Amino acid sequence: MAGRGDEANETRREVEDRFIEVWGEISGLWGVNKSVGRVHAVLYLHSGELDIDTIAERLQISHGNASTSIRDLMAWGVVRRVHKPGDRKTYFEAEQDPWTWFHTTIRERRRREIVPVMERMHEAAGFAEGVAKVAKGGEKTELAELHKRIEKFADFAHEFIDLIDAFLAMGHGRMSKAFRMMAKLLPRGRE
Amino acid sequence: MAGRGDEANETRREVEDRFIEVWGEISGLWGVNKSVGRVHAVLYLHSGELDIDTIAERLQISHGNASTSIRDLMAWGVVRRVHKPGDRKTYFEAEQDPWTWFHTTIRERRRREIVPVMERMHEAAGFAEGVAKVAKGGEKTELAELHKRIEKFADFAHEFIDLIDAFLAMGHGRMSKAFRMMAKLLPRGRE
DNA sequence: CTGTATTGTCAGTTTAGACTGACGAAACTG
DNA sequence: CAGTTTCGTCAGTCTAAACTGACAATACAG
Repeated sequence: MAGRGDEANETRREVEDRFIEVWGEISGLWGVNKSVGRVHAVLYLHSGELDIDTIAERLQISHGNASTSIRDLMAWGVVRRVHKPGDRKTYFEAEQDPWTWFHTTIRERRRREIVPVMERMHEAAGFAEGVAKVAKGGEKTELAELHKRIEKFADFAHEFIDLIDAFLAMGHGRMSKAFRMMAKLLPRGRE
Repeated sequence: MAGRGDEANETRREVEDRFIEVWGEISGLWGVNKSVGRVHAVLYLHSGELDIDTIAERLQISHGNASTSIRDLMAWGVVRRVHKPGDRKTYFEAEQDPWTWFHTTIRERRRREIVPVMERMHEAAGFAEGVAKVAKGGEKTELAELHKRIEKFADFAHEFIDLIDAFLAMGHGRMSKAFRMMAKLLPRGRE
């Protein structure tokens, strides 16, 4: 009977592996380390049941790597520590609703990446404007043109961040409704 | 008077550098090589005026790197070759409207990255479903639960791709109007 | 409070991906 | 169509990021 159990575990493992691998790829596309993505995936599938060494063993990665990946995931706000009474180990729990997880990730990205880089973009535009203002003659025309191009991109960047904010301001219900509406509004633009 | 000219060129160079550097960072965040982003930036600022060696010299990178970066940008559909009559060199021209550029990039990403990975995600969900269907007893329950979690994520993925499609189906005018509407709809969710 | 199980950190190593530069192909000129 | 300039490619090198594993810190049981 042990044979039957092993076989079943192997099946389960293969099912999990496929999902974990795809999630790892998505993470890569999303600018997140593949290992971090895989740890997130395995936590999602076994939420609240896994400790660090089990994760490391499951994914064939080092204990240190698993620990660091979890630290990242907690910093992104998509994984939490869980303690079980009478058990010394720390278990980890992943957010179970993908939309909530997505929302959290976008909010965090906005804070730590998008806003800072947009500020620098606006600084660059401001500098270009200032320089153009004090220039004379042909210089002035040339620098004004340069400023115009930079400003155009900065405006786009501003609109982009507004879009992110609109996304964040909506709860999932309204959001997905709005998107579905938008999707139906026009024929698909598939290639 | 040569002194004055050099000084002016230096100013211009500094203005450009700030913009180019920020664009490089944005590219990094966006999952595109920084060098590719910098080449794109310098092309945007001097659209149609630059050949490969000038770009390489301007950014202090090798000729080969500049060439490869431009190939990438052309594959993304945001840069085109331009020939000038009576000139042996090939010049390159960047799309001047950031929204058009953004739209093109999203479409390309959808095609080459998002769709393939989503297909694999649905395959994984299908496999999980099949396996759960043939299992017996306790196995069945366990695998059904596993399938449910994978399916939940696959559904999210599907909604996500619908959102991308809605975005692509709209022209910039309607899109930016819709976003502005959405942005005004609710108070800002800034941190 | 002590001993032990567990998690966290980080210097050193490995790996994946970017960059260079030399070479061959292509394109234009005269 | 020969000569020359410019462009594209890719094997080898380099760099930045990921990963390991040994040690330090922590937290809990008894």
